[in-house]
Amino acid sequence: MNTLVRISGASTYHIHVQIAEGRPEEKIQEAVGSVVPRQFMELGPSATTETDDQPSNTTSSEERTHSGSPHNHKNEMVPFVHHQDNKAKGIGREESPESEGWVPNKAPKLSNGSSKTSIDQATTEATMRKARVSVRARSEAPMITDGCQWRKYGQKMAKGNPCPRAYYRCTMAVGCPVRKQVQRCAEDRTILITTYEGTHNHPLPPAAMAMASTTSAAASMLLSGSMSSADGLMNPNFLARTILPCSSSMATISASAPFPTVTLDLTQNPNPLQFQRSVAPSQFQNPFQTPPQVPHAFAQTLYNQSKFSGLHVSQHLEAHQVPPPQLHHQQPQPSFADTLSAATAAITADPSFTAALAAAISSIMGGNAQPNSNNATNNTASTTTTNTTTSNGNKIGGFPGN
DNA sequence: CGATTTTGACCTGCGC
DNA sequence: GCGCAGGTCAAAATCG
Repeated sequence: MNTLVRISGASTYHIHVQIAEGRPEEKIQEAVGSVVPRQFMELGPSATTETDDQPSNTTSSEERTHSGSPHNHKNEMVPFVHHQDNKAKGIGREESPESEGWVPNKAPKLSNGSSKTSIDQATTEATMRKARVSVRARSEAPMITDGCQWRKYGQKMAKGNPCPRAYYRCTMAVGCPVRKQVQRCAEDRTILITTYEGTHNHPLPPAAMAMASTTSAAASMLLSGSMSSADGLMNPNFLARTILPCSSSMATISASAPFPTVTLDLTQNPNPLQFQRSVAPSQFQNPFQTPPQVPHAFAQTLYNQSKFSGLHVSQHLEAHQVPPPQLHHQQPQPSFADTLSAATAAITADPSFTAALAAAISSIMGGNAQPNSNNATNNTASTTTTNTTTSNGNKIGGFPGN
């Protein structure tokens, strides 16, 4: 039973969000970012803080992966996720077990022997434990540029899919727990599915922040929703709509259980009209004033990415390109960079979006959302904060990338 | 020389 | 209990 919510697309693209329970892979194609209860690393904060902390591009090779802010040529997407559990394997690699260290994610059994208390927590966490955010986009490039640096640590053939699945770890920071899986859709190999898991424990470049914000918001939403759904308290569709009134097909939330997943499907053609229609609902007005922007921004970002990555976005994104949100001041000339920034800014800066999301969910759920909220909220909050900063600043422009 | 990618093996979780 | 599949590790190879 996965509940699916679909939000349709706004102007440019459609997002598919789905939450699934159980193994993500099977049910979902890929989920992406997960949000964890814990609060620690929200990407937001970190990201926010500094604007740029870009990684020093140190990595050379990763460039490819690294969407690098500076260049933004590629696609940018940044997810964030909290990771949580650690697998057992003994990996203790790097550092501190707890914090940031990258942790393996398989959700092991929660209880590994922990105390009862922990169990309790575990339970809670477990629930949300593996929220993931997946982004589906058409791209010929092997990977979407999301503003972060990634290191490939494995590749495996997934069952049912002739295309191998690649596993990447964020290398922008030593202990960053964020991981992502990249795989092409078996049905349509032009579609690249990127699943993010975990939350960055370090500042992110604007470009990355955008993605992170988006994903985190989605994840937050997802988690909240998923729990509710699980409880039967809420209707996923409702949630989806609420969240992204404008898009009916853009986002799919599947809350199945252990690993709720939010899938942003950018592979579909944007439908402005639809968007317009959807947008409006007065009910959602407040919170979602921005949604439209978000989608747009996102779409653009992807679009850009596509261009750079060689992916062909569905058609007319360009045509639709909408000016960046008001939040973001754009420069007179919408260059790619600008566009990108705008997109980034829009997303990132859209506190309203995330906040709205959170608020909406909360209200909808009647507070149920709260539970996770810590995480979610935090994330959201963080995001928001970040966004705020960013957005206000509109400074995103300052972002080197431009 | 250092960092990253590749690839096979290993471990864990889940279903039968 | 067994087998399957997913995910991760780590050694070797490759690249800048």
